[in-house]
Amino acid sequence: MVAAVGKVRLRAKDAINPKMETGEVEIETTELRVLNDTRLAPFSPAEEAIKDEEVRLKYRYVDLRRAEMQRNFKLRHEITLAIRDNLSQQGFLEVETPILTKSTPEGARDFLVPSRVHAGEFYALPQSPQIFKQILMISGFDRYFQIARCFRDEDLRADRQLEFTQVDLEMSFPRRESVFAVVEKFLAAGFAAAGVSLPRPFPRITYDESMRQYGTDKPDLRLPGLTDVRSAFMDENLATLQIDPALPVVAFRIPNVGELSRKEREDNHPLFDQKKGAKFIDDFKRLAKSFPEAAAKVRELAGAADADFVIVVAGDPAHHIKASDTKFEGRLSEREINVYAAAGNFRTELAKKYADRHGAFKITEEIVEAAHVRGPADAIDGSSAFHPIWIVDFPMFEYELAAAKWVPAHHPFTAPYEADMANLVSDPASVRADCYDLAMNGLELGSGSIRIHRKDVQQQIFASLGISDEEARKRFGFFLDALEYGTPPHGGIALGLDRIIMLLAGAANLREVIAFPKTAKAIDLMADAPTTVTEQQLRELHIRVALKS
RNA sequence: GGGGACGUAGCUCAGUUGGUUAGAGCGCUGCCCUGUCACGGCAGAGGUCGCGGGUUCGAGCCCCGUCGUCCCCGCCA
Repeated sequence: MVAAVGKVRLRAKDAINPKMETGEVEIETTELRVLNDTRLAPFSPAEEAIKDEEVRLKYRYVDLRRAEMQRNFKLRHEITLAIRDNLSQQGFLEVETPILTKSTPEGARDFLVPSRVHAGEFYALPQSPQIFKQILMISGFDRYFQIARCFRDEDLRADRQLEFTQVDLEMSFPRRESVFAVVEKFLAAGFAAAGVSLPRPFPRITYDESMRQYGTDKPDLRLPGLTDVRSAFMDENLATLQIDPALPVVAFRIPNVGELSRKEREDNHPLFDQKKGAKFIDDFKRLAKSFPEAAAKVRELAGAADADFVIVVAGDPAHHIKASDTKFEGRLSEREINVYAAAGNFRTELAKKYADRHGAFKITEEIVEAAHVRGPADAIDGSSAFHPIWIVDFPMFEYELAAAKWVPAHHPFTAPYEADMANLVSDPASVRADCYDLAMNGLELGSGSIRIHRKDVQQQIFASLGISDEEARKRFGFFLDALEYGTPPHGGIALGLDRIIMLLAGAANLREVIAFPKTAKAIDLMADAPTTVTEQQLRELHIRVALKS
């Protein structure tokens, strides 16, 4: 690393380089100073794509110098700034909540921190600031938000890290609509900062519809969804094909894939989740040979063009699964959901694999590319590239067959629909939760709800979830107490900030927008964490390690 | 816990049905050139083909195991 000391001057006309930002000037150097020695990096920061994730993460300080990473973090900064500013303008106050706290019931595993002062006791890192933000409502901060770090000790994915950042907010006296309006505004502001305009209002879909149409509660609307093709088959057809006639029969198509060879199709088979009790037909030629009418009808119902790859997914009667067979009036059974989910998952996996052929994702890439030189003033229309959608009307409970009991589908502070309250005990299956998810392009961007604000209701929910008074007292006593001191109706939401950035950076992985991320095995390759600690440290913390042999 | 993909030079990759001394581009080192700026020219170094075992006359290639990275299911909103 050297410093050049001298006079900056214009270059000679024939020496001007229009390709360089500084191509018109040069330094007439009188002195060169060596500021620091440097080793040769394992790869050049000028490299466009380094595929070896191991080497990238180990030498993250070099990786972050790459133009793409510099761009991603500048983008992250701009978006975060815009969101913060927008929420502030909407009357929200940013309040920090503790990192060392008590376990909050988001359903994930907690990261625990041993207390030195209190032997045998632990703090938990927040999975979300859930209880604290609800208490802030009780404290009269009508509109709270926080760019909050959250921690969940679960296995990682492309869109999941152990620690991540949420745009967390809560408001008093809201209706679902007012939460939606707030979110749509700040999200649009964030997108605008990235040079993309987001059309509002966002469309909505019920949970059931989302499962039926996409086989997931985070649908990617850039590709055609699932089509119910049960009517294409006669009962005898299904019997021959060994398909469960009582379960959904759906088809989906991946546009423009063309005909696949037997080998190509077989290579796709591991992408299908066998364990869900569903099966698929991907050999359409063979289907058409045996059941020409049904096959034609399937393609017609699915709206398939000749070059579209069509796959039928249906229930497998022979497959022994643990799912509940119980069908509750008016809602999808677990087995039905499993068939939809198997289809939905296959759909997204194949969509990823054949992205080059259907081209539906390319539109997003192109908009992202075009947008990153723009700003709020000249934002590019993002309506063809980004598809936000609200998912509403989730069931309040799910039936757990093994334990033969109803378990919450969400955290236990989610309010049931006012109209369904009466059925809490008598008919749990029918109770809908007043909660909502926001999905975009196959990613869950966030999740929120109108909360329970009355102590008696909260206790009733705990009771219906099988949480004893004693346990509720121990875990949430302070919160139950707080509820008694004039709690306004309140509700809110939290959106994954990293995921928003990831979408706008055109990245396929959260690691591209988090400076120092962990690997899929939860390791920090640069810092080499986690590691063992000294005996002395353990002793102070009253901890003894007992490894399984 | 399960399924799948990948692992060849510092980086990106090629390597045929198993067959001499494992290649390319970029990078690196030395020299030359000095209005070059993704310079150019000449010469050169650099590989336990992730690791261990097996099959074979012979393994980068086949088989088994193992480690690592990535993607997915489970788990997690």
